Amino acid sequence: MLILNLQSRIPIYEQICDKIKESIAIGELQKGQKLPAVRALAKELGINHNTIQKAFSHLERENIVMTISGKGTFVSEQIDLKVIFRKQAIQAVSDCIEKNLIYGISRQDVLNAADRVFAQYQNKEAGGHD
Amino acid sequence: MLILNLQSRIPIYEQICDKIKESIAIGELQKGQKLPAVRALAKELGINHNTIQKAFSHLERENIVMTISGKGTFVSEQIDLKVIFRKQAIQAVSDCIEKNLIYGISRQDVLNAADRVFAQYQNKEAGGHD
Amino acid sequence: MLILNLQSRIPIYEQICDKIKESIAIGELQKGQKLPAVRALAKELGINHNTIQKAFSHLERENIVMTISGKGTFVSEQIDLKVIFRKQAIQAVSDCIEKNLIYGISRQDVLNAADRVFAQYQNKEAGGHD
Amino acid sequence: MLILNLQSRIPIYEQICDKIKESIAIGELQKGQKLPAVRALAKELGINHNTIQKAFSHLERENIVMTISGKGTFVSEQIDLKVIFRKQAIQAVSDCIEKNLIYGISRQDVLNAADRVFAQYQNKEAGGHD
DNA sequence: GTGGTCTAGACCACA
DNA sequence: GTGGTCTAGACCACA
Repeated sequence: MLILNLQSRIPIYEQICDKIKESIAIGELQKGQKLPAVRALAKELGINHNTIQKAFSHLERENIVMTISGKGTFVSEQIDLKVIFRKQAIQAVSDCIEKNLIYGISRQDVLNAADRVFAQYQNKEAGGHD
Repeated sequence: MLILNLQSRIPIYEQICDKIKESIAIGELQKGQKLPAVRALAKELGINHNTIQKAFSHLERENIVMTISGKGTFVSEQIDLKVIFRKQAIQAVSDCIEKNLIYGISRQDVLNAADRVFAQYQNKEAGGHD
Repeated sequence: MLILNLQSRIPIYEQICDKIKESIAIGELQKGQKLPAVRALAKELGINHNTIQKAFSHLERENIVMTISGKGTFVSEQIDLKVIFRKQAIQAVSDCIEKNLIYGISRQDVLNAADRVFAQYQNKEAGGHD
Repeated sequence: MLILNLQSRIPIYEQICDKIKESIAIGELQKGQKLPAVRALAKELGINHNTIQKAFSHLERENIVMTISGKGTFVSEQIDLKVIFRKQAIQAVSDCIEKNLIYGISRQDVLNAADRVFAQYQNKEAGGHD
């Protein structure tokens, strides 16, 4: 379930966008699947429905979901969102490395970081599937 | 010179902090060196001097600069800023990788990204210092 | 066959009205001809029969179709629909030109547009009837 | 001044978008010029500031305006908006003609419509500049 | 039921 | 001052 950080500098509607993208990325939400209704999700998350609406309309602008008025909001059926997400992720990591070059990180620093992160990830994967 | 993005969601004072850190990281600003005067810099950047003031206060709180009343603001002499910056940079890259795991990037993707970025960087270094 | 755009801001019932008018205009539906039954059409289009009902009622109010209880809905026999449609079409084009005057289009722009559209149309007519 | 039709099916925020585009098209609003403040405009129009905000953020998404948080919203400086608007207008007229082909309009009908509209326009131009 | 729009009003960060 | 976000609540059209 969608957990929000109400204290964060990141606006709630943006957190919702991110979480839905994640859900799609990990296959929790499939192509064409119906998202919860705006007001139902709002109630569930204890926030106002306008905030959900804002999140959904941002996702719609990105062609990640599509809305059929009166019926609901659905994960886009179009092209493979997972492929797009992975590309964006790789770009984000590239940008991050590039931005930090100036601070003296080396290729080896990045490799070490990658190894550390992926080692942790393996452990998590191996461990608790509840 | 310091170029700001007024449209960015990142507050201007924070952008200024970042740029000054970069300047220190690349050696453009040395230990103990005097920063531009608040009002002069404000005029140069076409922004309000309170915004510069805010940036400097933040840097001071991080012990990156120190202000001597009536004399000016100076790059801190005491700590090895470059070491700190590099640590922070490595942490940033780690965090970025971790955040993007969910979108399906692999260890190999990160290595490829790193290779690409560092290859470009070498070329730039070797090439045009204007 | 009738293709609907569920994402459009134009209500589905209105899209259905438009499509039926088009069918009459191009002679696909003739004076006095029976329209598909409400429930059959609804099933075919995968939408609720109330939506079809609403479309038909609108067409009836415009005297474009008439419903005979227990028999079905028929294209109106009484008036010359094609003449009406053509008048409405001319009005629509006039309105569109007028609305766009403000954006700097010239009489010549309209003529060029018309020539382009009609040239394409001739080609289509001349070419493939599949 | 911006006159709204509160009864219209077109949402208020969209009417505002349209009016601002028109103002730019006719040169009432110049490149780089500051728009009224969100809350000031809301008060002037007697509507809620959220509605203005929605309009402005739509315009921003279209790169027609740019917002500098804390400073205001400005007509985009970028490429020539008037050229873009004219192109869009020509496209709109083309689409409209094409859509109405089916209803039997002829090339001559379009020319007549154009002549009528532009004749009226000349008269208006010649007449009342208040 | 479902989304879309809108208001009134609040609080916040930034310039 | 200026924009950004959010809530509570209302009304609407459509399916």
